[in-house]
Amino acid sequence: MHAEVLVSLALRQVDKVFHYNVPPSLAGKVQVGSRVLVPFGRRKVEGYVVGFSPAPNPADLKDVAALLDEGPLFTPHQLALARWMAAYYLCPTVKALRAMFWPLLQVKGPKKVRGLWPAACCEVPDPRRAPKSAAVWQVIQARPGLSRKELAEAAGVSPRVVDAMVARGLLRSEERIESRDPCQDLPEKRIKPPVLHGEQIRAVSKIIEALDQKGGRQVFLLHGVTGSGKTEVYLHAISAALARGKQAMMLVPEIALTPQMIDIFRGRFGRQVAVLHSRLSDGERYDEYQRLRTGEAGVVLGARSAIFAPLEQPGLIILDEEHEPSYKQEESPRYHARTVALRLAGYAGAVVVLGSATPSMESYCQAVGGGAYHLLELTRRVGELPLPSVRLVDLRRELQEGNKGMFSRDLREAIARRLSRREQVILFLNRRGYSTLVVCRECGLVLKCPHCDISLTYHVSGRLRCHYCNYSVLAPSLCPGCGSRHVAYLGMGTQKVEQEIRRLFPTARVLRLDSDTVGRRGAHREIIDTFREGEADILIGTQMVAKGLDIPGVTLVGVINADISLYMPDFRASERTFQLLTQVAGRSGRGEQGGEVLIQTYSPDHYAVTCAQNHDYQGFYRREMALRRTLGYPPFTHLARLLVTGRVEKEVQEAADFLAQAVHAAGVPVELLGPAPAPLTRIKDRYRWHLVLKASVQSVLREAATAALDGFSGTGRYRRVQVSVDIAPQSMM
DNA sequence: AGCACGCCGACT
DNA sequence: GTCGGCGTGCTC
Repeated sequence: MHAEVLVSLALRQVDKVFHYNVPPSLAGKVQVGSRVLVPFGRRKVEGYVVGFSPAPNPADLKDVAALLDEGPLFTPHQLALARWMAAYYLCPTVKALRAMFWPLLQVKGPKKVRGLWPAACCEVPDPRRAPKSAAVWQVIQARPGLSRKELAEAAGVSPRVVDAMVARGLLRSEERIESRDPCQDLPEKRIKPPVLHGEQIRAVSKIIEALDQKGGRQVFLLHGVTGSGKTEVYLHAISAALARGKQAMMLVPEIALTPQMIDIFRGRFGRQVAVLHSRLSDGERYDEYQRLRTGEAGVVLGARSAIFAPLEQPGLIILDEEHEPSYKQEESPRYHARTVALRLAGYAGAVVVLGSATPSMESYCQAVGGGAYHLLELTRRVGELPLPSVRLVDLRRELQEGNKGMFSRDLREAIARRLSRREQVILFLNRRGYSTLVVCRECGLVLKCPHCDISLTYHVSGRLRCHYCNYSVLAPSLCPGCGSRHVAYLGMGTQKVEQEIRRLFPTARVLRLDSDTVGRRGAHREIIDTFREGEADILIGTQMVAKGLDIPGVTLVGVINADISLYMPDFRASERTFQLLTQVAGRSGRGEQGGEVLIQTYSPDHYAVTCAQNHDYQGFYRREMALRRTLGYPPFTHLARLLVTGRVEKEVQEAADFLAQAVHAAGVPVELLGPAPAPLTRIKDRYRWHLVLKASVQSVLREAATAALDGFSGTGRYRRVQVSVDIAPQSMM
C-alpha cells in the first residue's frame, strides 16, 4: 500500500496526487486526513493524505518522512467537498482543504489544567486541629476538579496548604481538559418556543416533511417580510432535525451573528450549539470544532466559514439572509457559502433553507416559475403588527428650499417627536468615519492613501484613515499640495451624524454602532444591550444596525442618504440598495406603538427606492429581472473575473493583455470585457487590472479561465504579477 | 514555491 | 575558460 498525498503548496502546477510509500514504522497510523511530511524534490514539505492505492505502482517511491499529528484533520466528506471547490472555483485543492481544517492547526490541542480531587480513602481533616485543611476539604468536596490556585482561593488559604495536602495524600492531582467555551459567561436561560402563526406552521411542516423524506437534497427559499418570524421557523426546523438524529447548520452574516442570536440558540439548544465566528480566540474555535467532531454538539451557528464545520452528517443547512454579499469570500478560495451549502447538501442529502426578506435575484428565480427550489412565504409580521409606513424625503427639494444640512426638516421633526415620546430612533448611514472626502479648496488636491488609490476618510480622532488598508496619518492643517489653509471636509460618515445629532438634540442619549465602535471584544453586545434596555434614545450606525436587531422601542428609522449604495459602479447596486433599505426599514415598528421610516434620497423615483417604500419585493424583482435580462447580467448569464495585480503597473497591464489573448485563443464561446483597470486601480501598493468573462453556461467560463491560466503559468515572463480567478464574483471592484 | 538545468554574454 | 543572468521544467 502507498499513500496518496496532496502537497501543501498552493500552486496549480503541483495540484495533483503524489504517491509515497508508508514505511513500516508508520503503517496503520497514517490514514486519510493525516498531515504528513514528505520529501518533495530536494526538500521536505507538508502534505495531506487523501487516499491509498494498492501497492505495485512505479516501484521507486519515496517514503513518507513523518506523521505530524495523531488524528486526521479532515473527513472524506470534507475532502470531497474540497475537491469539488477546487474544480468549481479553480483554486488549488489544498487551499480549499485548508479552509476546512485550519482551526485545528492554530493551537497545540485542548487546554489542559491540573485539577485536584479528594483522594478516595483517607481521614477527613479535623476542623479543630487543622482548620485550613478542613476548609480546603470542604471546598473540594463541593467542587472537585478545581486547580491548585482556584482551590486555595476558594478556601481562603495559601496554595501551600493545598500542596501539603497533596503531599499527605489527601488530594490527588490529575490532568483534566478544560473547555474554552465562547459562551461561558453567558447565562443560559432556557427559552420556551413561542406559539407559531399559521404561515410559520405551514413553512415548518413543509421543511419537516422534507427532512422525513429519503433521497436527494431539497431546497427551500423562505421569503418572509421583516419581523415575520423567520428565526422561529429555523429553530423549529433545527429541533425537528435533532429529534430525527440529524445535525444542523445555521449560517448568518457575520454582523448578524449578534449576541442576541447566540442567546436565542443557546437558550433553545443549550450546549448542543457550537458557535463559530471570527471573534473567537483560536482556542475557543479549536474546542468548538472538537465538540462538533465528537458529536457533543450537533448544531453549528456561525458565519460564512462555518459551512466547513466538521459535522458527520448534516441533515439541515440554513442560510439566513441568503442575499447577503458577505457570504462570498473575497480572497482565495473565493467561494460563496450558499453555493457550497447547496453542494454539501447534495452530498449529504440534506435539506437546505435559504431565508430572506429580500432574496437575491439568483435564488428567487429558482423558487418561482418552475425552478428547483420550493418557495415558502411569510407575508405577515408576528403578532399581526403592520409593516412600518415609509416616507421618502426628496433631498433635491430640501436643498432648493435652502436646507444644506444632513437632516431634512421632516427627519428632524420626526426625531424630536420620538424623543419627546420617549421612543427610540435608529439612524442609518452606510459609511463610517466623519468626513469621507478631504479636499483643498484652493488647488483641488484630494487627500489619498499613499498605498491605495482611495481617498482618505477623516475620523474624529483627528486622523485620516484609508478604509482599505487601514493606513492612517494625522490630518494636516495645511494642504500638503499648496500650503493653503482652506482644506474642506466633505462627505459625511456616521461620526459626523453623531456629532450633528448631539448638537441638535443635546439631551438625547446617543450611541453609535459601526466597526469603529465595536473594536473591543464584547463592545458590540454592550452597545446593543444598552440600546435595547432603553438606556439610549438614538442609535446611529452602518449596515450593522440593518441586520436582525429586534428592538420593540424603535418607532423611527431614518436613512440619512439612500443614494450611496445606489450609484456604485456595479450591476447589483439597485438590488443592494433595495435590500439595505428594506432591511433597515424592518427595524422599525416591532413593538405595539407601530413604526415609521424616513428615507432621505436624491432619487425618490428610482424603483429600488419606491419598491422599498411600498414593501414591494415582487415589483422590484420584476423590474430588476427585466433589466438584467436586457443587459445580459446574472442570473441570465454567468460571470467570471480575472484580477491581475502587481507592484509594477506596466507588467500588470501586459499580463492582463496576455490573459486576454489566451482567452481568445481558447476558442470557447465567452464574451470578454476588458482588460481594463479595476475600479479600485491600486490597493496596498498593488496595481489592479481585470478581465470579465461572460457566458451563458458556467462551465465554459471555467474552460476559458483554465486555458488562460495554463498559458500564463507556462510563461515565466510575469513572475511578479499575480492572477486570481473569481467565479461568480459578487463585487467587481 | 524552490531548485536544478541549460544556454548565452562578459569578466578575472 | 568560468561566473552568473533568468527562461524552462520538475517535484511521487
